[in-house]
Amino acid sequence: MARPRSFDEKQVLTAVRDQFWDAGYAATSLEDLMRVSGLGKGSLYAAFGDKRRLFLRVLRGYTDDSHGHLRRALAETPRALDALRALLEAPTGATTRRGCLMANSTCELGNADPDVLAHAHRTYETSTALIGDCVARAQREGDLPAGADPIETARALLAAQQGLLFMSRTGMDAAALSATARSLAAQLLPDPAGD
Amino acid sequence: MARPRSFDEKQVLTAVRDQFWDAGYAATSLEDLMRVSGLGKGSLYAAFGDKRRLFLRVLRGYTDDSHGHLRRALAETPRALDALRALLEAPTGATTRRGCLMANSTCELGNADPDVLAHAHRTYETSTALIGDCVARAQREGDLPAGADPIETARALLAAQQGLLFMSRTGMDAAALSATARSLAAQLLPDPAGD
DNA sequence: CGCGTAGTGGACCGAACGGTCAAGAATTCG
DNA sequence: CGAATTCTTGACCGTTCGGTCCACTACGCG
Repeated sequence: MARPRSFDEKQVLTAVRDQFWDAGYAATSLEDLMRVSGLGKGSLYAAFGDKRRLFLRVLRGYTDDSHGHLRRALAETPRALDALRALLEAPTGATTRRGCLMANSTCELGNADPDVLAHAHRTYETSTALIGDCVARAQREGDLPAGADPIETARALLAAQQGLLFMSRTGMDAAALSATARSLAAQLLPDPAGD
Repeated sequence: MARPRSFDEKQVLTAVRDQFWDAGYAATSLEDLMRVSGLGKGSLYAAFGDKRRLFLRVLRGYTDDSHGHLRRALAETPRALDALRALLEAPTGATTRRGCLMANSTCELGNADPDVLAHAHRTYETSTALIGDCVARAQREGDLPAGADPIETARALLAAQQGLLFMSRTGMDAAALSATARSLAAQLLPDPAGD
């Protein structure tokens, strides 16, 4: 052993993530990263590699966390239907002003960076699968019509959620956004016929 | 009068727009703009001002064009319902890989540039109004239930469209995307009860 | 045919960029 | 305590950034 690190890796990654989240990849300079992390250039490079590697690491951590939260929310909510409704109402929260780091990154870099695009593809496939499981559970619980394909429903829900997330970024009125979320939930999560 | 311009302004704006569209604002350098426009720095600055002013001009031109196309499509389609369906299927086209310039710009700059955010807000308000008119026409034509608020329906359709647009950027399978678009259309544009 | 004027293109600028590196500091172990 | 080793710091590098400027060019007009 020798001199130990003077920083907490998780704290640094969180600070760096927030910086990328607020400003995007290109608009974040190494100086920004030094400022928010409190580290010098050398330390940053020694610990995480160059800017792009650091960004990809942050992105992977972000999607892992997100899927963890999603998995837990979908599994722990007593009635699956409520979890699906909450999914659509998530973008109406106040936290949404800066959007979702993965969605922002897909928009900014998906065209130019195949790694980011591939990661985005995998991420949303996983989300679809998780939501699909929850749809199937809601069907078993009698809260959704049994006929529909759970994956197809999940895709529609995910698209609607991402659309709401985007609309919230346009500065759309919070009340209107909330109403639209409820309206979409009502139409995409209909009562089963024989209820 | 004196020496006339040696370039066509529209052509230059189109080339510049495509560059911003492909790469985003921050990732487009003045050298890129010179290359795609064929102009020198001096000419570019004399004709359009600095990079940001040029970008804002391109963005305004883009949204004006988009709304022109939208207005025409919504008005000229014989049955309004078909125009609304087409709206949801637009993101399934092959042109969509680079997304929508306005949406990309909102994601990239909405947090940091109040002018871009304000323009985004106005743009999507206008889109909502245009779609709302078309929804009202579809109701008059008996293709949609008369009860629903046209603006609320328009908001749901716009959100769904933007969500599909985003999903297409994640590299989602074209067939799945298309199926999701049809599924969303079926649920958000239901047959009127007494049909 | 020249004079005035607007347009052009590239040399040039300071600043900021991402990235490297060496010297020094802090720790463990012999 | 000293040697070995890792981490930290900031000076430094070449490049590229957005932006300015000016000598030159090409045209309309008298």
